[in-house]
Amino acid sequence: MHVYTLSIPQPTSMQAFRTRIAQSSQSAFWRLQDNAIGRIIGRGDEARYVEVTQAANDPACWQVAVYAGNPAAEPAVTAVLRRIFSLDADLSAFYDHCGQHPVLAGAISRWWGARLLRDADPFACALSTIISQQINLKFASELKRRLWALAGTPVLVDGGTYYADPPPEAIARLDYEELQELQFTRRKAEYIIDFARAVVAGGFDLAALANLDDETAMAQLCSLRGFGPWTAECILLFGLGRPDLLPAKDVGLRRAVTASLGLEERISEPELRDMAEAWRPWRSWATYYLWLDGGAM
DNA sequence: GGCCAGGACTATG
DNA sequence: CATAGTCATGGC
Repeated sequence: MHVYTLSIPQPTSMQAFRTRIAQSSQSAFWRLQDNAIGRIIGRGDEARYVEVTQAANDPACWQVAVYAGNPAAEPAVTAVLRRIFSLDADLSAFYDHCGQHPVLAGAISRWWGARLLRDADPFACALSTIISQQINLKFASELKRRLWALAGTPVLVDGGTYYADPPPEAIARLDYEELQELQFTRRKAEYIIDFARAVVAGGFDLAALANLDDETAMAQLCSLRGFGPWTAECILLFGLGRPDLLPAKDVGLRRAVTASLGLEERISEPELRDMAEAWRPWRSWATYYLWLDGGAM
C-alpha cells in the first residue's frame, strides 16, 4: 500500500460526498466508512482500491491510500481523484453568482463546500445514466452492481469484492440475453451493448466529446439510440464535468425545486428551464445542490 | 395493489 | 409537430 497526502482546496465538504454516494445509486461502487471513502480506480490490470481520509487536524489535506500501489502510481491516482471530486472547480464563483437566488440560497448554505461527484470517465457515466432511466434509484443501483459484477474486474478489499468500471470491450462482448437475465429490459440491454459496440468499432468517438461545445456534444450523444436529452445532459454533467447543464426533465430536480418554492404542484419542465436562466453559467452546480437537498428530504 | 420511478422509442393523427 | 401507448421491473 502506498500512502500520500493530497492538498485539498477550500471549501470542500467530505460529508456532501458521503450524502451524494448514499443517495445517488452509486453506492454499489463506493466503500463508506466512518472517516474514509474508497472505490476502485482504473481498469483491468490497473484496477486498484483507493481510499481517501480527511486529516483530523487539517481539512485542507486528505490522506490517500493506494492499495497494492507504489509511489509511481501517485500522479495517475491524483489525476483521477481531482476529476472525480471536482477539486479544480472554483466554488466561490458559483456561490457569488447563485448564493442569493431564492431557490438556491438554502441549498448552498446547507451544502457549503459540496463538489460535483463525477464518474471516472464518460463511458462509465453513460452506462450508469442509461441504467438509471425511468427506474427508481435503489433498483438502478442494484442493476449497476450486477452489470459491474458481470463485466468489471473484481478486486478484493478486506474480504469484500468491489469491481472496476467495465471497459467498452467487456460490454461489447455481452449478449442482450445476458443483461435481460439481470433484469434489464430488452431495450435497455440493446441501448447499452449497441453503444459499447459502436465505441469499440470506432463508430462513436467518445473521447472527441471533450473538444466539442455543449450543444454539439449533446447533438452527437442524442444521435445514439437510447440517448435522449436527459441522458446526454447527465453525461455532459457527470461524465465530462461541464458546469452549465440543466437536466430539466429530471423528476428529482423538479421535486427539489417544487419543495424549495413551496408549490402545491410539481414545477413543469419549461417553467424550470425559464427560472434556471438566472443560474447560467452554473446550472450543473445548481442542479447538483438541489439534488443533494432533494435526497435529504 | 396501484402508482411512481433521476426516459426514450414508436406509432398514430 | 404533438400526443398517447409501450417498454418492464422494483419500491413503497
